[in-house]
Amino acid sequence: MQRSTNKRIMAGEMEVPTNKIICGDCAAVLQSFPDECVDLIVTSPPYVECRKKTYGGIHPDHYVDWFLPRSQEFLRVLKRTGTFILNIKEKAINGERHTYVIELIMALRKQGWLWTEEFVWHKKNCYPGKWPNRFRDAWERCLQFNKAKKFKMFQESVMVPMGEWRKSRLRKLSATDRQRDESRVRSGFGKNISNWLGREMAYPTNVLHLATECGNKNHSAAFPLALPEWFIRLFTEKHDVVLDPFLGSGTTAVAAKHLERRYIGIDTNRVYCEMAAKKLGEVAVQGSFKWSI
Amino acid sequence: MQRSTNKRIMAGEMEVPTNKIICGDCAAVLQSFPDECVDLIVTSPPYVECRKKTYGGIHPDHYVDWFLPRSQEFLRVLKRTGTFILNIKEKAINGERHTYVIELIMALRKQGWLWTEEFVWHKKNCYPGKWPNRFRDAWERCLQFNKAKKFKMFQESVMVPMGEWRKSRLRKLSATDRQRDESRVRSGFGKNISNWLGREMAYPTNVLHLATECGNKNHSAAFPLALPEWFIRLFTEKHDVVLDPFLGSGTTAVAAKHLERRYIGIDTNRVYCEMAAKKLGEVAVQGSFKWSI
DNA sequence: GTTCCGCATGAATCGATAG
DNA sequence: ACTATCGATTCATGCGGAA
Repeated sequence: MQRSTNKRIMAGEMEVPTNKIICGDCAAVLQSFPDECVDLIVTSPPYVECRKKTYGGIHPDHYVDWFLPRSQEFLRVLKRTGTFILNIKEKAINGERHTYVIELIMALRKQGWLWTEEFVWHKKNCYPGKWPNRFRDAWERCLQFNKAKKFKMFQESVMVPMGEWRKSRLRKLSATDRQRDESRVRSGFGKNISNWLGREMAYPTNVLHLATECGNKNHSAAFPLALPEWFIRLFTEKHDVVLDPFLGSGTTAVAAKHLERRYIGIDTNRVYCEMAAKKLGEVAVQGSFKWSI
Repeated sequence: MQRSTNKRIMAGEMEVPTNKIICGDCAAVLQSFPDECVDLIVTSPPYVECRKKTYGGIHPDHYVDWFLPRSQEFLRVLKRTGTFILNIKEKAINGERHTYVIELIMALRKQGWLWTEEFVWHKKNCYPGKWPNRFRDAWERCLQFNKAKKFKMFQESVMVPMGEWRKSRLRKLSATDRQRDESRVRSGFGKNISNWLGREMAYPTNVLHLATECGNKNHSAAFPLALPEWFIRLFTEKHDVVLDPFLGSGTTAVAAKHLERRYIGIDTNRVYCEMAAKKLGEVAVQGSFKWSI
């Protein structure tokens, strides 16, 4: 079923291999991709110095130089109407916020991207700790970049009901919660319309309140499922192509599959690739694999 | 009473005239101030193009150049252990977020400031709105700058009630639990639970959830009283000097007075100065006034 | 079946200690 | 002096077992 979308060829669009996890450096892997074949890029790149063991850790002073060749490929493979969402947060180094993220914003604009928006992901359950000179860091940036001023956006797909639910349940936008709410809304319409007459749906803001998923038995996703899910709903339709060039444990691909989008996940780490592929019922392939396009 | 603090001369500190509203451009007014006489600067500068009628509106492309001479004076009058909080948010211009704010961060660092932290002020009560390409902007930056790595900070003064789970757990901490913990402590095993006994407050994060005050129709920059209040409690003690060089309707000064700090407010707009002075029971003075120091 | 409680676990940061 | 490693600090969350 899911595979069948793989065979679809859109009008005026080259075929792109989808629903694949590819092991390799996205800088190299993406070179075999055709131009403008991706509708949405959602990713959380390796952070500075973190995960030194798995990714080698990028030094903050070299972060922009490391990133730009890769974002150059993102720019090429993204459709004109596509969107690039970059989840990132600068670290506090030596008592000061490092500037590599805002330098990256400037550099990406110079590369040709439009810096369209900056969403705030408010991490309700951030890492604890107390220091003499700062509090816990409870937010991350979700930077939105586009190639053109006109991009695809489906604002209605992320609307939330107004009223009591907005205060409590809908603050958490997790997949199960959302599904439950939607079913309740629909059944509510059927059974008791009067409760819903006059009740409106509201558009969200550019602040997202999501808790990190930390207690999971398996490997923790630094990135809650609801985060890519929200952007995928906002910026794509069914069967659109969603790329995560720094896939990690595979959260973006899982969200895309769940929402019946096509996914492409790339990661340098074989263990993560295989973990993600397993989650998705796919087989991870080598980055050296050449697509017949 | 409040005036009497005006006469206080701290050890090793020149006298600074306080509890005054001064009408003039802070670039000029501050030149008559001694070095290192201010403990905290909290301000929300004129935004780009907004408030064109009252402030003349600064063009985004010239914003950094306009700001730097003023921040140079801020740097001079601020004490070594003082803090500068800059509430600002870049506008979306021509479908894109303008970069003058992040350029300003880079420029301020070059000027000698440390970019210590970036707080997010989440404006939570506003009605959701929608544009074709974006949602309502529900957050602003509160950039923290310092002169030195060691600065005054009173974290206990802004603690918040703990999460529901822990609160209920602590409330139900029974006598046996308490006894067990105490015996553990005495025997030298286990953690020091006494830190948690009787504690119902937790340290906050760098995300501030404050509602905007919508009733303030006279001044377009609706800066809720709670915002300067929070930073004043966090970074100053009683009788410390709080400066707002772009005072607007006077919210920072009101917050400082309320918390028994000394205030200095500066604004170019005479109407705002008089409005603020009236609120504070003071008389606005001309910027040309020379302090006898 | 609910509700409640115990517990492990985080894309963290700083300061001290060691090489 | 400068870098690398380690321990201490801290709290929202979800899971699993208990009441």
